[in-house]
Amino acid sequence: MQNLLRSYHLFSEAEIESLGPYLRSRRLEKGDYLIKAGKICTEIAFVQSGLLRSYYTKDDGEEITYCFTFENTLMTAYSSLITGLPSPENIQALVPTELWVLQKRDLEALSQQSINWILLQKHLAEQQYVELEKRIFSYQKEKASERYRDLLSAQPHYLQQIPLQYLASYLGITRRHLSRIRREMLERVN
Amino acid sequence: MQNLLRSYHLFSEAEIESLGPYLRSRRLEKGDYLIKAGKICTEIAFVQSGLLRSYYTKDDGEEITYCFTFENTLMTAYSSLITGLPSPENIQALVPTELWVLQKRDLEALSQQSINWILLQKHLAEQQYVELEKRIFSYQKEKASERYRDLLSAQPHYLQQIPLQYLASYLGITRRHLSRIRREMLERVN
DNA sequence: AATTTTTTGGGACAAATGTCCTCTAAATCG
DNA sequence: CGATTTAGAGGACATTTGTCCCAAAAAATT
Repeated sequence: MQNLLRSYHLFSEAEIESLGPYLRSRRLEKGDYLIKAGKICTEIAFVQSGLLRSYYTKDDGEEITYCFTFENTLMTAYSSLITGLPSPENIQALVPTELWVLQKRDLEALSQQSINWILLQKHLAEQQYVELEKRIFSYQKEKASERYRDLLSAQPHYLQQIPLQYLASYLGITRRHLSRIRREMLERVN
Repeated sequence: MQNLLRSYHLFSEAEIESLGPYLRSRRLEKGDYLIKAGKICTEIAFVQSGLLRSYYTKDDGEEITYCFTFENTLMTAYSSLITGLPSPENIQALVPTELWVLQKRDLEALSQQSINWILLQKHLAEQQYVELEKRIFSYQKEKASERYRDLLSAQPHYLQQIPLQYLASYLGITRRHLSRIRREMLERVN
């Protein structure tokens, strides 16, 4: 996590050290939850190793994958963390996963000490926004097969670990349709 | 704009006053642009009255509406403002529109004077994120007719001013399909 | 290792959505 | 005001995507 913080060029080495006492190490086994829908999210996790999936549930009970989080990035039920409202998302480990967890209240305490922690939060929110804007664009202008193709080229090897049914709902389509898309891509190669 | 700032409960009255000298009033006639794609966005606009539309262009030349901005809210080519990269979006007035425009560099100067301007930016980024998350959810789990219905109930009267073709691409569908959806809604009423 | 559960691929058919085009109404412009 | 452009509805047909289903393969469990 410290390396991630360094990469933002916001913090002194002392500030980065000062974070240490607030980080709690946590291990999730496959299938364990970081947060369940309906709870209010009060923490931010850094994925040291492993893979997380966020999903929510439609009225009819169908699970829809909102996003994945790979190694060396941050994960939280962001809208709940921001608004203080119950999380619509469940966050679950797809494989055994090692985390460093920071409590929101501790981040707020750090923010009293140095403005840089506020700048970090501003930066992260902006980054997240830019990501989602790209995703909106892809829903508006691409068909499912193109979105899948983009995803494959953006996240080549991580995707191997993700069951196809999760990828399908992430793309906004059914398993059946993703299966068809994959078949068509194979045929094009031959 | 001052009323909008007050609503965040971040600023003293003096701070709100201090913004005044940096705001430039601007009027856009119908069809005029606030920013064109390819330019780097360096300003934030408050819509005093009127209506803006942001859109980008597909490779085949088709225009896709990204969002609308109504009265008493802020508008900017946000991803470009954040990243400093050329904007993918065009922002255009759909009707005669009165704006207050703040330069990014002036906001940065204000941010040197009071941390509250940074907190404002953090807050705005977070708000934007929450909006987009909702929109992603709707693309993933709703069909076009449901997205249209939601839009109608969220923005009842503003929508009257917006040509249907713009609504269609905002929803991620064609004009033809939106026409069908509207017809079906009428039939259900009768 | 055997059993059970989950995941995947795909057939058959249905529904949603797109493409192309035409006609009419409405808005814009000279 | 008349001429021209733009927006909207919708027919006919094509493509994309969904639903329901089943069987094989893979993974998890006992």
